[in-house]
Amino acid sequence: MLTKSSTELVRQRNSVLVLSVLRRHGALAHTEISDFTGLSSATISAITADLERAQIIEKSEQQAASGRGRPRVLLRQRRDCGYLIVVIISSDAVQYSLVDYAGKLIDRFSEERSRDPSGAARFVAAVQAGLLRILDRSRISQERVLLISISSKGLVNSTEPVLLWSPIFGSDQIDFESALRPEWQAKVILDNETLLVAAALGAREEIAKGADFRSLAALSLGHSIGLGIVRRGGQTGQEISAPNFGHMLHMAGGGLCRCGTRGCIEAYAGFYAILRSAFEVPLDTIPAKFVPVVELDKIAARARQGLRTSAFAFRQAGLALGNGLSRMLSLTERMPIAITGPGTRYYDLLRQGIEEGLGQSHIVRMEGMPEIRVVPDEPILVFEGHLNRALSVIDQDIVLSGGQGTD
Amino acid sequence: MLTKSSTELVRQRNSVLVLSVLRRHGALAHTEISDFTGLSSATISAITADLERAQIIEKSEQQAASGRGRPRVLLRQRRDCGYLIVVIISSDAVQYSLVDYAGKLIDRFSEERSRDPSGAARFVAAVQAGLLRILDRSRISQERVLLISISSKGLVNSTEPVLLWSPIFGSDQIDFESALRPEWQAKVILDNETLLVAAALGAREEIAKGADFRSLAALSLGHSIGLGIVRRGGQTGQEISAPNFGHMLHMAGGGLCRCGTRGCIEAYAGFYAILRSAFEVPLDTIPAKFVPVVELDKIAARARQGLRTSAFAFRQAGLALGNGLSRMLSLTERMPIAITGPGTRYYDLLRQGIEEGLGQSHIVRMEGMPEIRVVPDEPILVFEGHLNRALSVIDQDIVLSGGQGTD
DNA sequence: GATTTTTTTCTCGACAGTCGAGAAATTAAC
DNA sequence: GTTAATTTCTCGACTGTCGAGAAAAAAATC
Repeated sequence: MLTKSSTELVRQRNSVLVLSVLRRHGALAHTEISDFTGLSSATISAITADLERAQIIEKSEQQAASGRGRPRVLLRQRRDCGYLIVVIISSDAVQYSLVDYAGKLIDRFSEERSRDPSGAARFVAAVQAGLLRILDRSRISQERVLLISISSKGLVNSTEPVLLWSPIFGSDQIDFESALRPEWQAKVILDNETLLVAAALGAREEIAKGADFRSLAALSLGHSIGLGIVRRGGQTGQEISAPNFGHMLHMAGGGLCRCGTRGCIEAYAGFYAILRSAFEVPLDTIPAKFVPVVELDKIAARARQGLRTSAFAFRQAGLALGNGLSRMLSLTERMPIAITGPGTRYYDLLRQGIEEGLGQSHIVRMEGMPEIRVVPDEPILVFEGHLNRALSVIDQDIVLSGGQGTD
Repeated sequence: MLTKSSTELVRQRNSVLVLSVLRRHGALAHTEISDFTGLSSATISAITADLERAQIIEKSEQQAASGRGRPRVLLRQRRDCGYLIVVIISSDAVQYSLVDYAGKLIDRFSEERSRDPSGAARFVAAVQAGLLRILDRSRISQERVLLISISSKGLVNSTEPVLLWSPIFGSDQIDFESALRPEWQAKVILDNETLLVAAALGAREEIAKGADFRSLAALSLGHSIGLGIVRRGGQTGQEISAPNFGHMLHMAGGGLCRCGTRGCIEAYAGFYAILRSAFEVPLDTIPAKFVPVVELDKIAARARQGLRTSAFAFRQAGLALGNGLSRMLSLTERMPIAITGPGTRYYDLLRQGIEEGLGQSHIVRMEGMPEIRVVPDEPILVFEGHLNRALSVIDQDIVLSGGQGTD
């Protein structure tokens, strides 16, 4: 259904546009904003005057005049306009980061996650405590936090911040919205971790390639398998989705997965699955909860020395990934694939299987092998994705509500 | 990347909105348009005056006054504002339809497709002749045709009207744009057939459910297997995609498919595959080019009588479909599935396999079985999808260019 | 038949947004 | 001190939407 348009909408959109340009390029002068946005100088004056009145941006101190002419007045976001808390949930710890409105990291700490299965309720309490702690450490009051951005591996509700299934808590669902709502008035968003990786890579790609960028998939290899897809969208920038790739069916009736189903991709390509396969444990054995990376390193070393069973385990993992990727490509368009996560250190062993698995499908035989690149530093990408996404959400919200809020 | 907004854009969007409301509800009075769009009466006056001046809509003759008060002046699209040609390519024929701007069918005929493999070049010539013929029969000049909307089974380029792979011509690509460009100034669009089915069902669903509608998949069963997905999009209405589902990998190294690859879904669920399986022909046999439906009816009859091998063939087909659908659901969100095409007559035999195939995946075990409905009348849906899509494209183009065109 | 009521369409002034041009500000260079 | 260059700001013109009320026209009522 189409919706009606109005002049206020025009202003809102252009305000968001100005903020996003400021975000991407840092402090900018009047004329530069005009150049980047394509808006006329007069419009920039009007919009920036509004934003300044609403205390969202500020004029920077006169800096040493760089050239001749009237010195430029730089505009920048007010750092203290509001704060963002990033919560990254990983298998063994939870990392809290406090970030200001300009995207600068103010404080960060990690808390080990007690690896006890009683789980969900206690975990929520720990997160609540962690959030209060990071605020307290920087002496920032709760109502100045505009957004709490959470990420986890697993399956996430697309509209509400509800964790539907995760490798940690299984199908014990966690609704962060209702868990934090009474205390916090900040908006809460939850994203799949690999989706954020894809978002970050997509943003980088768009800066590098500009209009040529179409789409990209990020594949994260580790204890569990994640996939994020980012596509260039019409008006609204980029569109991203985080399918349930790790638990997509690889082979009916196949190996037993942590999730209790048989034949998931993860049951072949997850770290525990590679271990299970390397030791020739029956495929219906209940898989290990956690596998130290050193264990896998040992298997990899043996595989590189030519040990059959070890090499076979990696090959099987590669095949499962390749087949799965080929299925993904059958359902979308051709796109490059970026591989991240701790599993990238075994890419030499996985590669042949992945390529063979990809090559078994019609789409790859027809369109050729997709471009595959290895991008090792996953944690950086996750945080970068958080910032990209969270700050643009904040910009949007501020423009939508901010006009009235301070006027 | 965000783009700037302007007041002209507002007018364009709202003009398109008015046209789309007119399209959905037929001739409407001033006030009704205002109600449906949410725009004020004054705005409607301004927009309709523009559109009338551009000869896109017209005031209808005074009809018998229905109630008291000033009689309403109905506004409707001018039928003669332009024409649309719909070309539906099926395995044995090509159907040409001439439609006016109001969506009314003016003329239609089918031409048998010579089933000779020399193919592509001769086929393009036949289409060119067919297009000229349908114009000639109604004595409409070529430049009055605004859009040629073509559909086929197979894989289609998402941005240009190029048929990349089809069951008929294999990977002999056909570029309809360049084939028709010198003679025709009309825009040419090409869509996958099942995508249009999905679009039509999505539009119906949106009318029925309104904002509750989220997404839907259409699965077409026949000689080949097609899938279309429609999702409710942000501003621009609906978003549709037609994955290469029929040739998604079902089982690595499996049965030989028409496309030359092994293990495609179609190699288990296409009509030829069911035939092959029922007669226990080895799975690496090169499949029949064309299977008369009566042959399949016979197998179905035997299956219903309890013949093992026949029932097994349908069951295998169902399993391949179910597994494939579960993989699709792992990569998207939960959505209802509408099954169409000639294969629906065997749904009783396929059903158990489909449900079992679906149930083998984590996502279905967790979220439950998706809603499956059978919608038999595929050809009607294909045409309806053509109209929905083509006419809204025409509306868009007219508003974009029309303003200057006649002023 | 004249008047009132009801309904629909049209028009006018107010307001918001963008744009181009030119004025104002400010510094470097001469 | 004057001129040139550069940036910011302001003004008037234009386009768009909206709300209110005038105008139009038929049905209902007296």
